[in-house]
Amino acid sequence: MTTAAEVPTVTDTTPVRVRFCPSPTGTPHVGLIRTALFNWAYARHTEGKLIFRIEDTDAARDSEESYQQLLDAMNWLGIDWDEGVEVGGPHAPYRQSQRGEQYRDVIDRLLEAGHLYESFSTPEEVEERHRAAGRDVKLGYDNHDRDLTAEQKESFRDAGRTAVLRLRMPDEDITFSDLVRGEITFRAGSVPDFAVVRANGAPLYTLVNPVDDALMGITHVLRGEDLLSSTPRQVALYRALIDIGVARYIPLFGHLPYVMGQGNKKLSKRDPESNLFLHRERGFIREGLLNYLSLLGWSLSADQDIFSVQQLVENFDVRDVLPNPARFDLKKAEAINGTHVRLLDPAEFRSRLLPYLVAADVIGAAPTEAELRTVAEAAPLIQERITLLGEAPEMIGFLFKADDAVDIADDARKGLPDNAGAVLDAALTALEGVAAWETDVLQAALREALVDSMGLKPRVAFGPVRTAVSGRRISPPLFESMVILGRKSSLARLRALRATLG
RNA sequence: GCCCCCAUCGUCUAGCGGCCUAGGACACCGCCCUUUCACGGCGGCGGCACGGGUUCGAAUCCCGUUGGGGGUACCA
Repeated sequence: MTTAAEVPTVTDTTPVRVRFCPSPTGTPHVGLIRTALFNWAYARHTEGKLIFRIEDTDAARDSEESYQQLLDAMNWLGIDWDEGVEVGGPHAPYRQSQRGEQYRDVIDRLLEAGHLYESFSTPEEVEERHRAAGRDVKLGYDNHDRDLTAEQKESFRDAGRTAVLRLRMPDEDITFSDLVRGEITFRAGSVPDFAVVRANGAPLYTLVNPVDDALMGITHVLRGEDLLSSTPRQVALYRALIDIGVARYIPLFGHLPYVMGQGNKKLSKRDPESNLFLHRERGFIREGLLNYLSLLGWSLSADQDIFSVQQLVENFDVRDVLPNPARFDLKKAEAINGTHVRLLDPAEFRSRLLPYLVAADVIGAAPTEAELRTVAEAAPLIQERITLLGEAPEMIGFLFKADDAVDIADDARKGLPDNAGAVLDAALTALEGVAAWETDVLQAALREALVDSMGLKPRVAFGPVRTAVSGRRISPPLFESMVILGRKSSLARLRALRATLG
């Protein structure tokens, strides 16, 4: 058996090979994506390789739909990989459900070398033995079958019983240096021999994860903190793999902190905030979400929260990741997203808006020339006003409606001042006589008629006009909106609202 | 129970023994700008969990306590 002292490991000069290896169960979780992001950033920062592997060893829970969603998520965010599913590579296949042969071979060799042994004990029997000995039943497996004789095994088999395969844990402390937490030691005897192959012969995660990491030459295992306690088992397995020549070295481990939800709980898959696609549907842009996710456990500098993916790659080192859990703060995520929205090139912003306008039926799936022109005119008006792209339809939807289809929101109607009728009459009179339908001219005319002549505060003066034109209490800048709508539509809308008032 | 991890403003963080009467961001509260809402600007509120050490000196190092979290599967 290879002992701790002689185990080869990864050095600073070993070319980096990291991996992202999700199980395709459910919808992508932001915590999972943060893990993918950090692995990717580290690979790109070190000019190493990112391997994308799928751990679908649980047929009962895995789904093809989930796999497709994973691909969708990675593509949307621009997290690309060098080897793995879809793109292939020297260690294909990259879906564990297709790697049975590789595992069979490793299992045979491990068994032959004595690292694995057959265990016939059922969970009930283990528990019963603990109870009989006055020990806590939650102690787990008791290594009872370690030294079964050939005769004993034979009699179990004759009785029709099947065995799982367990790894013989070394009787010594297991220490490793975690990239984010420093040195961690698990006391000898605190980790029982664990199952690596089911009784039906199907290998478990406990085996295939380290085996694939070894086979694929992974140098840095960056994963969630929830897997920290399984690390001593993996280190032990790795030593066995080195012993039989399957692994060349033990990778470095880095356990990333949890992404928390409300209270002191890990952000659950049931929690809508954990759903990556829900954020996308609401209008997060990749730049904003990636920036925010990076901030969960890492920071660029003392006084700069806003940065690009490129800056992340240039500066990211997993050793700088904080070990303590971070709460997913939607408000801050949105604020950061808003900043990135404003940073978008105007033409880019405009095109990113289209899918949201289509989804909300503001424009057609195949937008007309006129619709696109209006979007182009309206986009600059809202780019600094929204934090999520999904806010756009509500904000500029009125520009795409027929004049007789403008709905007046309840709060807008309630907010109309008592003299709204008089205000609209005056506005109509002023606007009908306007020479040019331009922002400055409209503003001057309305200000003269309503503010100067009637002595109204700008707020009450323009409010009714705003409501008539947009149907909303809050809207993009009024005069600019009226210019986009044009003289005919604007006046028609003013008359329409006027007609509904006494 | 046992094993392991974590601990700076409400939240995310800077801090890696003296630059800290602890800096930034989000949130919140004022004020300014202003055609609404935003954006932007200015200001305010607010934190080193506790107790021992080590040291001339501790948010920073060590130990303990407390409080959180995870694991203890023929799930991953």
